[in-house]
Amino acid sequence: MPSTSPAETFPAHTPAASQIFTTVLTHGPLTRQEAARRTGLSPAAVTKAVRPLLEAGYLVEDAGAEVRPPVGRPASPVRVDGGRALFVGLKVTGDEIIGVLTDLCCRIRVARRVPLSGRAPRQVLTVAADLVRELLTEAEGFGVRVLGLGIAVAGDVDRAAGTVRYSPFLDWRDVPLAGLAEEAAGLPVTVDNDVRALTVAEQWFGDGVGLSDFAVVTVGAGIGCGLVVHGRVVSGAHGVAGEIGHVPVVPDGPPCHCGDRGCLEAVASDAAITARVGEVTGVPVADAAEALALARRGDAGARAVYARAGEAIGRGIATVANLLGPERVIISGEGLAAYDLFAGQIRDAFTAAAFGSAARCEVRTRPLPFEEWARGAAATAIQSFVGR
Amino acid sequence: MPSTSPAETFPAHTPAASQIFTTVLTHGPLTRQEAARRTGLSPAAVTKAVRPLLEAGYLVEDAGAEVRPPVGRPASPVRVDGGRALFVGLKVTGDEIIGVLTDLCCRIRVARRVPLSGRAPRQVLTVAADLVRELLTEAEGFGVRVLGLGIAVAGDVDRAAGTVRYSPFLDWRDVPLAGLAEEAAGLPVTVDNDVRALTVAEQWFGDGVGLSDFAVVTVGAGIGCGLVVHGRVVSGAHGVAGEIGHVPVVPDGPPCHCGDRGCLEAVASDAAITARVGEVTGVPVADAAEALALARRGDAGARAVYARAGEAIGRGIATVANLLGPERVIISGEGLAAYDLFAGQIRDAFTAAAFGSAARCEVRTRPLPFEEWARGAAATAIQSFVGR
DNA sequence: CTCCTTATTTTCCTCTGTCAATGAAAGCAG
DNA sequence: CTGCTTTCATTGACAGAGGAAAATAAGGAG
Repeated sequence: MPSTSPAETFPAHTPAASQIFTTVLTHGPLTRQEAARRTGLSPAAVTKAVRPLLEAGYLVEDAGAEVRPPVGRPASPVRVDGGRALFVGLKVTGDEIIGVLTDLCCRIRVARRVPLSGRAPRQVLTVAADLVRELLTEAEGFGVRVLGLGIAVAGDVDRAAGTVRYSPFLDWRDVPLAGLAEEAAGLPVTVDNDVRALTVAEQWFGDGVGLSDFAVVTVGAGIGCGLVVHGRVVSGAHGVAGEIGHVPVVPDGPPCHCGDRGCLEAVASDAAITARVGEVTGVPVADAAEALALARRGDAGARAVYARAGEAIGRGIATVANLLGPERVIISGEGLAAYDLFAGQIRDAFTAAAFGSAARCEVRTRPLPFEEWARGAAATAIQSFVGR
Repeated sequence: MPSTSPAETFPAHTPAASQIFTTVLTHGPLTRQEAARRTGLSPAAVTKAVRPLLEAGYLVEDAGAEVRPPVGRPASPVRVDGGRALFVGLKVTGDEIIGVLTDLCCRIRVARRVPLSGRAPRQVLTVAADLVRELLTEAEGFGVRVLGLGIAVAGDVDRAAGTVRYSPFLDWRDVPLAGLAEEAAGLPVTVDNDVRALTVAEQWFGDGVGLSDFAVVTVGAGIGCGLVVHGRVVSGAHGVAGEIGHVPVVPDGPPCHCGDRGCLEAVASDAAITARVGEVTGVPVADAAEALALARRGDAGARAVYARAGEAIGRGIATVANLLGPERVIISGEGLAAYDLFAGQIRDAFTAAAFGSAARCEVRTRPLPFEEWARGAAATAIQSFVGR
């Protein structure tokens, strides 16, 4: 049911206003003074930029968080009113779509998963449209409009153009997804690569807040990497970056589908671990969960496989840290279910392979439930909405 | 002889003016129209910004390059007058200082090398001051003032603070080099890491012009890497980035001083190649030149060593390309003397290991004589002068 | 109640860059 | 040669952004 009312626009028409809003959004309640300091603008400029945002309801004075300096007038901080607007985020995988309804602060309000029957763009769009409709119905219960839709897809995605240039999992080529979805959903649509979307969510609402250089490494079916350099998510000259899966990490390791040997993905992806656990223990294991269970039961062979995977991940991360000198690396993904089996090795391998200052990089883990991917998509929609 | 006259300042007081000047500097003669298009400003803004730069002599109307559209008024392009100002660049190595005198377009006018007797900051400064004095004397012959001094040092350098935080080759820690040199030379000083300085030179005056994402890989005594992402040179959160030397590239390769095995530097650095050639051929080789000579004479063992080094470089570059998706990688350094022995392997290994879109990255070689490092230092001085 | 301190707002004010109009310098048609 | 067209460059008026400083607000301490 495409809404026909004109899209609501965001009343921040200068870069400074966007910047101030973003600062308040990502750094919680902030006094105008503090916001001025952080953005490098004058307090006067903040007052002026904040007013229309207050009037439109995107910002609210936060009496609760009032700060009292030891002496002088108390400050009255402002914060973003998360409930002012809703956004929908979708993550499309090869066999299902995960959808979330979030508020303006990217907090998940509703989450849904629906299976995919086929991967053709048309089929996917039909399922996606149904899911969006369902979430829009849920949104009515909150009495607030949904102002944007974000879609995250693995592969080569051109966010600016709104097209999926190539997605191996879906077997798509040059699908103008944003246009199609806009048509179907009646919402402004932002399409981005899934890892990049997750990185955006971390940058604005997660462990990357306030950092100008960090990396997100996802461990799961594949190994992915999102990079933030100079405060901006890296897309590469051709729209693709963060291919960490084929960094060589294990000398003469197992062959990888890319033709090389010992790639990170050939050692630490779910499939690689599962296969290797089966091989080493002689026990047939069907999936990552079974492999994990075996290791948890104390099987030495299985544990060794995880240890090797951890070491590989640590070395892969060290390569990123050596090249880019990030302030932090955030490890996440479904593969983190096995984190207790990894952790030591990741840390040790990282420390051993990180060179000089790169070792100062903090390695942090963040268990990300699968909905987080969809939340990332919502984050890109929020980004588009506030004009960044 | 520190000059006591006040430092000349650059008459571009708005960001737009700096941007326009930089565009003209890096993209050769440009009509105002064209400059407006490239910077996204209006032609009127260009006219206004250009005027004071013309008056001060930094820009000149370039009648020679006049462009005649098929119809309409001919355009009158402007270009930077390289001869308007001079800069000095120094590259400090463990045993000598290379110095160049360049013009505003970073063309080398004079080059000098002087040996270092000791590595203590005081000793280095004395030699450097003499060298700068010598170059300043040369500069008098051109009748133009020297407006800045750039110094490039290997290691961990904080450009903003002007300090060398740690330099292994010189065994320096926290040396406030910019301040000291400013005192000694009476010039504004910019201090930067050597590879970064080289990257700056490529970005403004070399093969990186116009690219927002590229990498410079230097092959020689060590393997270095400078990165440009989003149009800015990457420094990392802690001031260090581009450590490509310890990317693992050869499974179970030779041990590296970092404790790992098969690092790029343990396979492809001058020292590694020299040692390995001696080992393989049984012929005692003292340095890279001898090893190279042996290979050039057709010694199969020596050639294989180079081939392996080339393969390692190719894989290292592929790792960078996979992670960052640059538009181009520029390979350079003294090691390039052996380029004919490498080239095929570099290209093949890169193509094999570059994944998907990363393979679209162009790999280009650029023989850089040693003075280029010093020129890089001059480029950083020019950057500081024009306010970037 | 007055003074002191800090936060915020208001009131100019500067200054950048755009817009639209105009000038300049061709080529071309008659 | 004159006027017309086209494109580049410049000019002058102007809008709007953001800064500085003064005014105002809202405490606490004496």
